[in-house]
Amino acid sequence: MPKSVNTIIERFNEKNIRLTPQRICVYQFLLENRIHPTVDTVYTHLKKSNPSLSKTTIYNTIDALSSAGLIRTIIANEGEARLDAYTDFHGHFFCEKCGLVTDFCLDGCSFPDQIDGFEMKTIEVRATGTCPNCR
Amino acid sequence: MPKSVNTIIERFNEKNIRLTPQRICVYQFLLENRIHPTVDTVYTHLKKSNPSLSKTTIYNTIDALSSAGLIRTIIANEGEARLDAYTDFHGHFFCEKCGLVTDFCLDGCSFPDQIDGFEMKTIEVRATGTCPNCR
DNA sequence: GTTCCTGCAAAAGCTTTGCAGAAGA
DNA sequence: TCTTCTGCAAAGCTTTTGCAGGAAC
Repeated sequence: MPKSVNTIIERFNEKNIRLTPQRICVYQFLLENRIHPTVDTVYTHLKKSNPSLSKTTIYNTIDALSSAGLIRTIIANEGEARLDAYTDFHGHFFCEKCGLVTDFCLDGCSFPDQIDGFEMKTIEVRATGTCPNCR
Repeated sequence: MPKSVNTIIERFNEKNIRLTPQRICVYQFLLENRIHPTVDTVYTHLKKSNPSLSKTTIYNTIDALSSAGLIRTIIANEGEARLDAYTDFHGHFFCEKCGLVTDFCLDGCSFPDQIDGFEMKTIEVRATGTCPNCR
């Protein structure tokens, strides 16, 4: 069994998430493909090796994993959800031409860590423009 | 004629946008109600004084005004578009409980103004959490 | 007069819901 | 065994599209 699957099982157990093959596949795909895929991309890829897989299951899995804090969803400008299994602090760059989503580093940047009266949970930095390939 | 409508007419002329009553209403509503309304909110409000108004026209107007740079759309976490007629640099705080969207100041904060290889056009800072009323 | 806009209806696309059978613990 | 998940079909919502009539310029 590949090491990564053991890691996944550990994390699911830590978070008290029920282990199912579908959830493992989805999470593994996100960990190994750091491309901020759409729901449909995940579905299309995993459907190949698991023809009975349903899109509803992808959505259910997203709910479970993001409630547990293992993944997060970012909304692309088209209003379509994109998935990210890396929850460390980084920015997202959206290419307006090809739709590519790329991480970028936010080390050395500063942000308000508090706004008076508000309880801040997450902060996200999004940039749009044109990626190197499209220029 | 109120001063604000003259300002709107000037801006439309500057941007070479055709003047229609519907567009003026939408833009005026956004300037006077800094609440980051959804498309439906704008539609419902303006429909009262203009019963024949269509949602398609709201969408067409959003296209025209945002292409001209007069407004911008921000995607709430639910995937619904919200409108902002203030294009100066500020952050957006989304309350997870009531859905309120509030501006917050980004003075004194620092961001990457360039990412190598990428042509950056816009940058947006989004925070989520709980607003004062919901705490 | 020409161009562009409005508004209706229908379609498209992503996501959610209800539910019966199946699988995890 | 009990709880929870999967997957199908259908519904829900926001947004887009096609088009005829109408308004802006």
